[in-house]
Amino acid sequence: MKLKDDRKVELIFEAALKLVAQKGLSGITMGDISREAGIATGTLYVYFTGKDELINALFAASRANSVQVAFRGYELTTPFKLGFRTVWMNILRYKLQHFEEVVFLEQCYHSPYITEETRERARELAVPFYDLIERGQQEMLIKTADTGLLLTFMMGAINELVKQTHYSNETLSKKKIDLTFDLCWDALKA
Amino acid sequence: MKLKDDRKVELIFEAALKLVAQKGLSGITMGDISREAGIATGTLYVYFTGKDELINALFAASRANSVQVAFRGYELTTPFKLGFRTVWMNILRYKLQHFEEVVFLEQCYHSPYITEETRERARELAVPFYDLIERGQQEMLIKTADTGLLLTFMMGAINELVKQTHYSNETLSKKKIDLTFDLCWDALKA
DNA sequence: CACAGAAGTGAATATTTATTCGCTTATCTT
DNA sequence: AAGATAAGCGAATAAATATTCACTTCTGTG
Repeated sequence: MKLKDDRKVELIFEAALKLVAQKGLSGITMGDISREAGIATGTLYVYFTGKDELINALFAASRANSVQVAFRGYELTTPFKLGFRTVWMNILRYKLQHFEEVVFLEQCYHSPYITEETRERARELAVPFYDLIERGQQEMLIKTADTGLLLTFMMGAINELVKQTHYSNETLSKKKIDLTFDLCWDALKA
Repeated sequence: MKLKDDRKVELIFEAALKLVAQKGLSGITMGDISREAGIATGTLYVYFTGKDELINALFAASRANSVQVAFRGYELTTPFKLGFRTVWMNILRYKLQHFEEVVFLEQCYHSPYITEETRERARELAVPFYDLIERGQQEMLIKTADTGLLLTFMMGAINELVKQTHYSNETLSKKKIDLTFDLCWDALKA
C-alpha cells in the first residue's frame, strides 16, 4: 500500500501560507490551495478532515516554528544583554524570512477557524519569553514592570517593523536593524 | 419619496465591526451583517453595491476616524513632549475604545477586498504623524533615524498593547498606561 | 511478482453565501 | 391629501465553495 507523504503536507502548508499573505484568510479556498500546491482538491481531504483542521494545523505549525528558532544560540550562561540581543535578532530574522507566517498568524487570531484548544497551546509556547524578561528583571537590567506588558511592547515593535519593511519592500539594512534593537533596548532597560 | 437614512449606514458599520472583531473578516457574511444590524439583506444593497464596496467604505471610515481623533488638543505651540504625549494618549484611548476598528483594519490590510485606491487614500492620512515626529527631530528631542521607522515602532507598540489588553480582558490602569508611554518615549527620545 | 490497501484524482454534489427581484411601506413634494 | 419615488423587505436565484465519491494509480508486503 501507499503511505502518506510528509512532503505533501509541507506543500499544502506552503501553498496556503503564500495565498494568505497574498489575499488574506478570507480570500482563500480549498480549490486555490490545491491548485497552488499542485495537487487535486480531493487529496487535501486525505491529509486533513476539512478546511478547519487544515488551518488549525498550519496555525500550530507556524506558531511552533517561530518560537523554536527564537532561542537558538541563547544560553543562561551568556550575559543578559547579549543573550537578549540574540533572541531579539533571531525573532526578527525569522519573521523577515517568513513574512507569510506573520501575516497568517495575525489573521488567525480573529478568525472562526482557530479552536480554543489550539489557542491555548499557542499561549503555552510563550513561556520561555516570559522567563527571559524575568531574568533581565532579576539582574536589574530590565524595568520592573508587568512582564507581559514589556513582552507585548517588544513583540509589537518587531511585528510592526517586519510588516512595514515588507510593505515598503526595501531590504532592512544592518544599520536599521541595530537602530531598532537600540530603540527596543532603550525602552525596556532599567 | 423616501430618503436614505444616514443612521442606517452607521448601523451597518457597527454590525460589521462587531462581527469582524468576533469572527474575523473571513467569517462574516452579508446575512450576518444584516441580521446583526436588524435590517433585511436586500437593504444592504440599497446602501452599497456589494460586499466589496461595503468593506472598502468601512475601511475608509475607520481609518479616517482613528486619525481624526489623534490630534485633538494638539497645537504647534505646545511644547513638543507634551504635545507628543497628547497625541499618543489620544491614539491609545481611541484604540482601546474602538478595539473593533483595530481588528478590522488589521484584517483588511491582507484581504482581497481593499482596493489599491482605498489603500492609497489610507496612506495619505499618515502625513500628520510624520510631521509630528519630524518636529521632534528638529527640536533635537527625538532620535535622528528614519521617520517611518520611528513611527512604525511607536504604532506597533500601541497596537500590540491594545490587543494584549483586550485579550487578557483586564482594564488598563492609569499607571500601566503611563508606564507604556515612558517605554515609548525612552525608545524614541534622542 | 501479485495484489491489497491506501494515496491521488477531478468531476459531481451539497452547502453556503452573495445578489436580485417583485412586492410592500414609508415619506417627500406639490 | 394624493401620487410619486425610493427605501425596505425577505424569499428566490445565482454564484462560489466545501466536500464527497467512483475511479485510477501507486507502492509496501508477503
